[in-house]
Amino acid sequence: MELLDNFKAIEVETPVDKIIRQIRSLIVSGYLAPGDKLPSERKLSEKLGVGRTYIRDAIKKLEFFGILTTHPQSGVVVNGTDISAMEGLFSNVMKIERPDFFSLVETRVSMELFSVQNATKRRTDEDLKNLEKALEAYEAKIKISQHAENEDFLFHLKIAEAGHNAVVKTMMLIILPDILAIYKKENFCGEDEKLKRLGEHRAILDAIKEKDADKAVLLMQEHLKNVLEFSKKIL
Amino acid sequence: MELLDNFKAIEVETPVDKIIRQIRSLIVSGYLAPGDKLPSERKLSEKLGVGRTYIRDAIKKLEFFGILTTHPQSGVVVNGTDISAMEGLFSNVMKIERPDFFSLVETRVSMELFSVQNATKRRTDEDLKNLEKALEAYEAKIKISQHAENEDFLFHLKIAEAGHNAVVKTMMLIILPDILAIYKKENFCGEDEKLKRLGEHRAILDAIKEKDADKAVLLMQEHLKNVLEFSKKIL
DNA sequence: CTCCTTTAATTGGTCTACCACTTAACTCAT
DNA sequence: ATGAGTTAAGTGGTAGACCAATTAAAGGAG
Repeated sequence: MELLDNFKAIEVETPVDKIIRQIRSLIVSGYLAPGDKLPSERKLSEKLGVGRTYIRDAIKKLEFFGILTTHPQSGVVVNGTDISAMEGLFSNVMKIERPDFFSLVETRVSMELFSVQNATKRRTDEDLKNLEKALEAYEAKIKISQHAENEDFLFHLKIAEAGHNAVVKTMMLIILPDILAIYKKENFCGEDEKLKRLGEHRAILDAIKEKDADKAVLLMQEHLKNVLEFSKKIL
Repeated sequence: MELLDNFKAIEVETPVDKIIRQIRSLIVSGYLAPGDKLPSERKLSEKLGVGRTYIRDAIKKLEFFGILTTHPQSGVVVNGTDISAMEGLFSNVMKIERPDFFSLVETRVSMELFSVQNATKRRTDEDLKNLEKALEAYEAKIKISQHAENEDFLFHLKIAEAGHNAVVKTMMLIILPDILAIYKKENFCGEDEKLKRLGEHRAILDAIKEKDADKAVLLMQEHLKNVLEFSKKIL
């Protein structure tokens, strides 16, 4: 028995894999571009001569990787192929692991420091413009509203983009919403601290502009200090 | 609008996610040990009050992560968790879009430095035992085989575990197999460098044991230097 | 002719019945 | 009492029917 086990991993191609291969070829051949809708499950099922269950499984698998997105009662569309594949993976794994808040924040801090350091070295002029715009949006939101968490986080996301590391940016995209949710629930962002935060953002942006890595990292570290302390308390 | 889109993936917990959480809790609570059979799909469907389709979807997803394995017409069993479970997870997707290797490696280095630093502060005695075991497994594999990449990476994964940050560990779990695949394809690991690597692993473990953070980080940095250079060349 | 309302067709989501295979219990000849 | 042969219950696999939401087409009022 055990000896024969070695030969067992041959695996015939399952119907699902066949379907995946077909859909994949439709995409790589350019017949299906990002944004296009897939033929309906019934049509595919009939065309490929298999049950709809198989089609659904195949779609689900591709959706799992972030290649497709199903819109209920509407259709299945093809996603962009830049980093979306990883994005789907991350969020799926995250659901299974159920991380604690402290780990999330600690990881965020680590990545932010890494990102801001990269940003000082790699930022383009366009990055600077985006950062400036994000900062202004934050400032504007503060003046008219109580809740500016979204704009706050968006600025940090732009820093990650300016760091020009797709993987890190994707990770930030996955982690930040989770942290944001807890922020809102615990009402972490005090009213009086917003102006202080705005100033810190400004200082960080300046450091990025001046390409002063050490200064940027230091400022970011100070900026995120409170959050880290806060997450320790919750723990 | 476009800015807020990034955070828009709010996600309400689907039935499938609920089931996954329940099955997971059965496993982590020890009620289901590796090798055990899951209750049948019908039983679960009745017990949890949902259709069998949902149960099947949940099982399929967990199977995808290597946590479960279904034996047709027989049952579903719980696997041990290992890096090999995730191996090849990306391989399906890679055919469509090859992720930026340099970003992957750069991110890995950043996280490894972060992890090893945490490990020096938080490692338990059990962590040390696991690291020791992983190191021995690596050494043993080197002596009998040419390919010890799995064991190499497993050691690094154990360091991430010793760092006691669930998020970072999860990210490593996702990134490492992908890097591993490229390693194998490009045949990066030279025969002569294996003993050198083993020694470096040993030194890192010692630094963790002695709780010398600075030394551990420095050693890790040196250890990963080649990989980073290599990824730059490929780029 | 235009715009709003209504209606019919189509979509993905869900459930249930049936299938082939496995497994364990049972029967019966030895 | 034992063993092989048989049978029945249980398993995951598959397909099709039905559901609610969406969407596009048809109809009618202005």
